Amino acid sequence: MGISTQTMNKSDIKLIAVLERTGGFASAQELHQILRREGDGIGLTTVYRALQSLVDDKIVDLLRREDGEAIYRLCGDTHHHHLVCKSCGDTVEIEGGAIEKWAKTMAEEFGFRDVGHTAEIFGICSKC
Amino acid sequence: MGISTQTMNKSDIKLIAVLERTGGFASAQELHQILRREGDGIGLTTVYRALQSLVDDKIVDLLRREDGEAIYRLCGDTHHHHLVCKSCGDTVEIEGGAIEKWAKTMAEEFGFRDVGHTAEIFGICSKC
DNA sequence: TCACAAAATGAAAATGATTATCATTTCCAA
DNA sequence: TTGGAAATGATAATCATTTTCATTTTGTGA
Ligand SMILES: [Zn+2]
Ligand SMILES: [Zn+2]
Ligand SMILES: [Zn+2]
Ligand SMILES: [Zn+2]
Repeated sequence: MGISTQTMNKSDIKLIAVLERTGGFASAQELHQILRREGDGIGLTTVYRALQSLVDDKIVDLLRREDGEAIYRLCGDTHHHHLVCKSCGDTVEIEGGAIEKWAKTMAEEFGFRDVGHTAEIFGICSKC
Repeated sequence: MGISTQTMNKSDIKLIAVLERTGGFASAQELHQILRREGDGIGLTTVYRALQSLVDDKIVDLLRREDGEAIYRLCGDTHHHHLVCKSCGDTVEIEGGAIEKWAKTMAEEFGFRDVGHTAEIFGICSKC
């Protein structure tokens, strides 16, 4: 099913589980703390390794906090963007139809090829 | 003229000058090396301080390399986005009319307030 | 010009995330 | 069962960035 269920090991699955439970974005350090708190003795190194492999397999999203720290989130397999609450971290996956068109148009206009893009919206959610 | 020409000191001006000369994005470490190579004995701490104040004053843009390292670029004072060449680093500032609208629409739809956004396009430029 | 406080500077140490090492343990197929 | 490959995690190493703090520069009023 998954892109590489073959290469998925116990740690990968643990990380997927904790990401499912927590929902939003979390850093490697935070995920490690959560697992530790729950009694899992997993090492920080392994957390980093698992996250890296999940990112490689496109099973989790990696983006950056404002201070540059990497944060991870389980994500669907279709291309999408995020609406993130700056206060509580709640995240909504949204479509970016307008963005896709914009990126393509701009790339063409300036003669760029092989283009990708990033687009995130952040603000304060209704609960906060 | 500028937002805070009053608070602009010698180091700020040096950094602006080197950013003008180099054109694209560069990290604090790179800018420091360039200045050193040119015979300027400026300290790394001062480079960081100057960049920080220039970012605060909206005189330079701060964004992140894929590995999270902060990179800086002199920029106009109007809100804009970037089209960056993954190969040579060349950057074009572009308007994001479509993005602005998209961000606003999505934020409203999900009840977010006080929203901002980021959007970058990256690819290979025509020269590369 | 002189004195002196505020601002600027930079060397060195501290911090904090991420990565590299490497010895040990767990898996698994032959 | 067994030998080697994969996985694990403690520890050390990296590396960008921030803090500290002592020194230097700058500006201003006497
Ligand atoms: Zn919220
Ligand atoms: Zn998109
Ligand atoms: Zn290029
Ligand atoms: Zn915009």
